[in-house]
Amino acid sequence: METLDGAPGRTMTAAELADLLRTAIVNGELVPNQRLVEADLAAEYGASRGNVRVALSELSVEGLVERVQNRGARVRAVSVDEAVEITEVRAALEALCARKAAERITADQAAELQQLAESMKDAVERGDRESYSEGNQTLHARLIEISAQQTAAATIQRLRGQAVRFQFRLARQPGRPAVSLPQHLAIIDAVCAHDPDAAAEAMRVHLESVADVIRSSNP
Amino acid sequence: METLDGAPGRTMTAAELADLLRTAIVNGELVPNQRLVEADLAAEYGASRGNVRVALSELSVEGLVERVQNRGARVRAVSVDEAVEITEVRAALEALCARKAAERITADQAAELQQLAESMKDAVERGDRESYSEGNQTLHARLIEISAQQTAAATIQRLRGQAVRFQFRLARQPGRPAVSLPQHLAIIDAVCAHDPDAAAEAMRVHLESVADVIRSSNP
DNA sequence: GTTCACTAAATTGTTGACAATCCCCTCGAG
DNA sequence: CTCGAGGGGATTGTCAACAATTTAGTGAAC
Repeated sequence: METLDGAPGRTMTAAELADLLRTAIVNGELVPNQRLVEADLAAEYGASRGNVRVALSELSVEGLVERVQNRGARVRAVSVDEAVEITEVRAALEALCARKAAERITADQAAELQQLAESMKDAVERGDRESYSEGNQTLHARLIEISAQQTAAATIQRLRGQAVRFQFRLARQPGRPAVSLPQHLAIIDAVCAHDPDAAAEAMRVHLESVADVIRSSNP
Repeated sequence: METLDGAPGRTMTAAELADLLRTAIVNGELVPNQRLVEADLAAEYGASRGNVRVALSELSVEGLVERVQNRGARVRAVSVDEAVEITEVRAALEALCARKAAERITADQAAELQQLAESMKDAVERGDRESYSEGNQTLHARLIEISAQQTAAATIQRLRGQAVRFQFRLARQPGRPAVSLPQHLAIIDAVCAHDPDAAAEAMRVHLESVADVIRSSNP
């Protein structure tokens, strides 16, 4: 392997390396159970082995890689059961964010969300999967942003990184938008109506249904 | 400083060192904002500086220490706002666990919880703070255990480590048991009655009230 | 008296070499 | 043919020395 140094010239710091490996794992460039040999990574990314070591340790804490004593690191493969658990935790956390968002949302932000609702409705009517999926993502992201909950946001992001593989397969499932669109609209309605309890419950129900789909995707 | 090696003879591995530092921070032996000089730690614990480095990186990901480029690591000081956020996330997660516990609890486990309820009532009547606080902790721990949610459990534990300092000061607050005891009893009742929604809501209300106390503890 | 440049100490970041461990493969005995 | 012992190669774990950076303190110029 050649040293395909992303940052030109300079040697790579441990944090940068961790970022690169993280995105590589999340994007699926590094597949589950793939071995991560320290020397190889050091050569490939042009970093010292010590830094590779630190980066792998950090990713191990984040749950993206698995390390075993004297046997090296590999990309962690999350089971269906784990993916369900992760989605349920996300349900609880995003419900919290929806609750806070309902408390804090401004008129401008509400108008923006309602516009997004229209856009998602259109996408479903047109059968535009791509656009709908995009709207889905911005909705979740926007609600987390409005909630202004740093701790919850960080935790959600970490968990999402572990389960992207499952989210991914789910988005393209036929008939899924018909189920999830009403849920999304209910969330938007509750948040815009400044109804924290309803917003939290709607979000929780939505993500629990996602968890159900994942649960039944592998018996 | 002398090398007060906890594990005798053998040199300390990075994971062991991380564990030691974690408990030291959580127990308050290392106070917030205290500098963590790599060489000093290496000498004190009898580990190599490389391992100290890895351990600090891991603890940094866990949110217990703060690292800045070229300026070293220090014990992270969590603000009141952060402690409130952390408690709110815990509220969401423990509510999830309470919900799952209500779904899964067996008759034996229910009997055990009800016995714990009696014990906590007695403790409050006797004015036995210590015993009540202990019951409180075992209640939360037991519910998490019964819920069998690995992901949620791990996340809760990580967050608890960051906020122990606040939990701690709160336990000894006068008049607190009078407020929290009914909440605890409500949780136990709902879980034992196999009522997931009520259990989740009771737990959420309980920890939100804890968050309120923390919020008002520093204006 | 204040400000700026400069030096020196302390500390982190980085590297390469060395030791320990594990896995796989071969080989021989039963 | 199966099983266990042993060796070789690959990989991780450990260490100590070196380079780079930051911080604090000193002194001279204005």
